[in-house]
Amino acid sequence: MARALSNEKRNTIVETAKRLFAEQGFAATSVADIARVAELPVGSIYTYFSSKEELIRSIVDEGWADFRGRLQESFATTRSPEEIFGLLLDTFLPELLADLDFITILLNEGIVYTHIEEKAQELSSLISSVFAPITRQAPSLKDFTGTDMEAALLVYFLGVLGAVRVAKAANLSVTSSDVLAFLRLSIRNGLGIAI
Amino acid sequence: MARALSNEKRNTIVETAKRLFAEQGFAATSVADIARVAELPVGSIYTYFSSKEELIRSIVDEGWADFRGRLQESFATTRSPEEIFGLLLDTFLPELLADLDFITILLNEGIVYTHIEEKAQELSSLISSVFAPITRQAPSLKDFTGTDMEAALLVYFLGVLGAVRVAKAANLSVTSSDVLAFLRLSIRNGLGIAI
Amino acid sequence: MARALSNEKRNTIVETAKRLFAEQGFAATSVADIARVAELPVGSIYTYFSSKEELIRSIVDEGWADFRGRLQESFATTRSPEEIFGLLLDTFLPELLADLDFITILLNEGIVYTHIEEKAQELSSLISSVFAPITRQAPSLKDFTGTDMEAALLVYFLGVLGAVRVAKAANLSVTSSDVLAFLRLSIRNGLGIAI
Amino acid sequence: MARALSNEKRNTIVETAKRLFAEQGFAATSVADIARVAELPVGSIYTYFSSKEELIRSIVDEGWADFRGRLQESFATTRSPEEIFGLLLDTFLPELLADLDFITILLNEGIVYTHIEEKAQELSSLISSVFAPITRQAPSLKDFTGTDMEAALLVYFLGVLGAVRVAKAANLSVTSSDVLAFLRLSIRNGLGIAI
DNA sequence: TATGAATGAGACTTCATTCAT
DNA sequence: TATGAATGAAGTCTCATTCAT
Repeated sequence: MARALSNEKRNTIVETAKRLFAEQGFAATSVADIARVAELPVGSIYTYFSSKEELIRSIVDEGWADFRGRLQESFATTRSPEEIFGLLLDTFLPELLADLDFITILLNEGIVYTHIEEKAQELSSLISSVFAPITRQAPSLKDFTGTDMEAALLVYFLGVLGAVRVAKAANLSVTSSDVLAFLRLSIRNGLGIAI
Repeated sequence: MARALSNEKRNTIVETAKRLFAEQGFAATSVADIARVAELPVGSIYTYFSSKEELIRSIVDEGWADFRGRLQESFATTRSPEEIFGLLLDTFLPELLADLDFITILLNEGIVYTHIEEKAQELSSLISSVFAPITRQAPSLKDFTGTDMEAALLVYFLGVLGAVRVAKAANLSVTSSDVLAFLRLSIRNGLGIAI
Repeated sequence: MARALSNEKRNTIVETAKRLFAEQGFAATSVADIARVAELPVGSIYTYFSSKEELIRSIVDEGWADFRGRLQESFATTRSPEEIFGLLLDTFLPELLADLDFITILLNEGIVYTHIEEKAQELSSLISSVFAPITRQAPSLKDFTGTDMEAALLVYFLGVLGAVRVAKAANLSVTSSDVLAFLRLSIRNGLGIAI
Repeated sequence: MARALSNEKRNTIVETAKRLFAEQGFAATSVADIARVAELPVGSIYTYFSSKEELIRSIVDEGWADFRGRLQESFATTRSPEEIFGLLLDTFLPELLADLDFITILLNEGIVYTHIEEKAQELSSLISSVFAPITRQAPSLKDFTGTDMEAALLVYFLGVLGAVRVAKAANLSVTSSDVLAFLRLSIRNGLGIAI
């Protein structure tokens, strides 16, 4: 009978908080900041989230669920290395890079406020399971051990995200297209996969 | 003598603050925290630094100066690609990775509290000037444009730092040796440089 | 029919609020607390009471009216000292002590939120008028002045209530039966009334 | 070298808080209230007490230590029933009643914020040990069991405190002298002790 | 009428910085 | 110079009450 919780309001809060947390950091962003930018009264934030910490946790958890969902979807419906890398480069990474604020928060604040180690493990095993067959086919990777592969994935994944993030934050001339182009070249040359 | 004591105290403050800023973030670390952990009175902090912000700026600036100094030194006294990469892999990066707290602060807080864009530009041009001759010699890099190279450097540099950082924070099995080993392999295979 | 339902709800609110106010205090109990425990929506509370303060005032006033009603009833229909004290000890006090929450609220919050001084005056004159004839008959009370009597009534009345309350709150071995037994003895020995 | 903690300031805080907690209740008294009345900045309260709760606990614990100290002192240096009751009536109770705020807080808030049950047990055994020999001597008490005695002590103790408290709060004509006078009479008549 | 989301004043507490000692 | 108590602005969160639904 009373007003229903507004999904629109909740979204506004999440989006505003995500932006401010990414720009200024979690601790440096006050709930009042979020309320002011979102043009909502402070109390409303607490109608939708029981605490500032629950807010960041929701942002990270929901972003992560979305991220993992896309990844699993990609891997579930495709087969050949060409297709997998094509999806990664043309769909998955562009979408991920479009939500750079989520990445920034995950990397900067995730360690303290969320279980980033679980997420890293999860990601690692998910990717490994997909890449294992590929790496066995690529003759250029014969020298790489399993640990090398893990390290490689981490370096490329975090490198790409970090590069785009810093380029944007520091206003460098490098764009996310450039980074993806480099990645494409690396895969083509390093793994001999035609994409 | 009084001077020597002062330097020791200043060092204690810097090291303590660096650790705490890296672990908890700048905003979440209070000056009282630093004083308590450093076993110094709060007032002493203000004898050496005029504000909390000056403290983080000093940490970042001094760390950066040290970092750039090592880099320039490496490049000034060496010539061949093999030597350059050898130095990078055997001396420079291990030393840098040993001071992970500095990196963490630079990447997490640098954007807000220091001029990270200047540093990125500086690093970019410095590295480019060194790598330009190398890339011209490497036949495998003939497809790479200048922008690709910039992107590549960013990806590898931030990828290596990020990988080591996340591996440590998330308690992954990957170590910084693994990451450097992967990097060695990449350089060997990708650039055809024997190291 | 709607009326019956209303009374039931109103009762639930009053009983729940009385318990919580007694346990936690008025200021420490939120309207939302009451609603949650009573399993009613917050809005319902305001259908029956215009404010939180009106709620406590209603509790105290209605409890007091009930209390005074029982007292007057006892005194109106009985005569001899034996009968009066019998009623007090066997009916009135046991009933009063069964509603300890009311007493707790009256003593703890009554001073601020209700006119406890009026109630005290009222009680004092009511009791005095009943006890006056008795004390004139008891030879052992010949040394007691009117003021002594007032003090005596206060001490015994508040002493009994306080003892039962503290015994319960502090989980002492003394029970309300013990307290009443002591009171019976005191009256028997002190006033020479056979009960 | 820096300013020393001021006992005077701490006292002001304690006395102010004690008064306000007694008058309005703990929950209804804000730290800002205390600061305003004490004419101190809010922050200063937290220089001396780590929280509002620690403040009330300090008040209760220190008041209780003082109270118990006086009681033990009285009992340690005296012997005869006459002396004991004399001390109680002429020194101990008047001093206790002079600090009515402490009593009010102990009874109203002690249950939630301090371990009142421990204090009650402590008091009970302390008093019992003193009164045991007395009651054995008083022929008028031959009908009283140990439990009756415990109940009696509670009733008289809480009755006296409650009477004085309500009399003051409700502005009754009964004074604390009257209450003590009644108590003197009761002891004289009931126990046959000449005081 | 019944509901519970909405609101913003005000609660407790922290903290960077100052300055008396 | 060295110290840490002093300060009050600002932070997070609660809550009585209202009112759209």
